[in-house]
Amino acid sequence: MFSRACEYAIKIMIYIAANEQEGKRTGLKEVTEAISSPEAFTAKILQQLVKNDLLLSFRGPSGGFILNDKKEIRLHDIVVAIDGTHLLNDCILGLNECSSANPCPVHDKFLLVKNQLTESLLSTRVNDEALLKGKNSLKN
Amino acid sequence: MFSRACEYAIKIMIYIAANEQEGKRTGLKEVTEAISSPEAFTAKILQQLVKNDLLLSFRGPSGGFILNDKKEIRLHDIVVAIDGTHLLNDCILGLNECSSANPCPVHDKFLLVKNQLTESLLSTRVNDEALLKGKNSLKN
DNA sequence: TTAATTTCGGACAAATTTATCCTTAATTAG
DNA sequence: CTAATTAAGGATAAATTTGTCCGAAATTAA
Ligand code: SF4
Ligand code: SF4
Repeated sequence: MFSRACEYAIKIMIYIAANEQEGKRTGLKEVTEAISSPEAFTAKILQQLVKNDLLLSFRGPSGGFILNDKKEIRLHDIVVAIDGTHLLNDCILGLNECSSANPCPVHDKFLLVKNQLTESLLSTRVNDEALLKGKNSLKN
Repeated sequence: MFSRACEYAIKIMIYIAANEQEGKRTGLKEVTEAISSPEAFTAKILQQLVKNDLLLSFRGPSGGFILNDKKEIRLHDIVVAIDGTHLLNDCILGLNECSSANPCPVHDKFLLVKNQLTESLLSTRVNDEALLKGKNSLKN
């Protein structure tokens, strides 16, 4: 469904959000440990999240990452930042044009799925209580 | 969502099913033309569909492919044949364990999406009237 | 029987994604 | 100021997916 990078990104953001709830800034090594991800690859993803204004970064000792909480960050923001809008906007069959007027064979069924997915991603924020609770089940 | 190979596979199956409705057997070149896919790659996918008992193949002049209609083929069968069960069974976040007892952060929201996707794939058959109608919108 | 057609299947190549390595830049603490 | 720490970022490598090439095997038609 999502790229592996995006899976990591979601875990990263949930972990950092939970940490922040306790007033803690989160470093690369800590989050890598917490979600069991390859360190250097995780660093790249963190950079992308910073570039997309979802995180703020600080260098040096006691540096790390915090949420850019000007916005209440939704899972949707994370997925779009890492995987782009293809999953959510493009045709499930990879067709170029999609008109509800002249729908392709599987139009109706998949519109439902896609709408529900989009709605789920839009309505879930990384600082939702349910997500923060699960901070410790992000390994494996 | 699906791999490109799987997108092709779905188009292939819809096209062959529609052709069969008119009593026609379908060849590699014809289906490649009909869905605008790379020929050699399409051949591989056709082989996989044969191996998975979704298609029957015939060599030689006037050869080609027809549905193995011992079963009424569902989109679910195609997706599983090409992409496996990962999309439908595995954790959306890539976690190893998934227990509803001790659910991960995003359990509830995504269970809905996954169930609806699975249900859509299970309930749609390639010989559904709606799909056959769209035979000509598979290009692009 | 011969030639043409069509699928089969292995090897290979290109493109993309995932992951690693290493140097530089910024920041902090002593 | 110096040394330690941490993120930034470029180059590269490994793995996977996508796509190509070509000869072999089967079948049909003449
Ligand atoms: S309506 Fe058809 S063409 Fe459009 S996104 Fe859905 S499956 Fe694709
Ligand atoms: S409940 Fe959590 S662990 Fe299980 S599939 Fe859903 S997101 Fe993944």
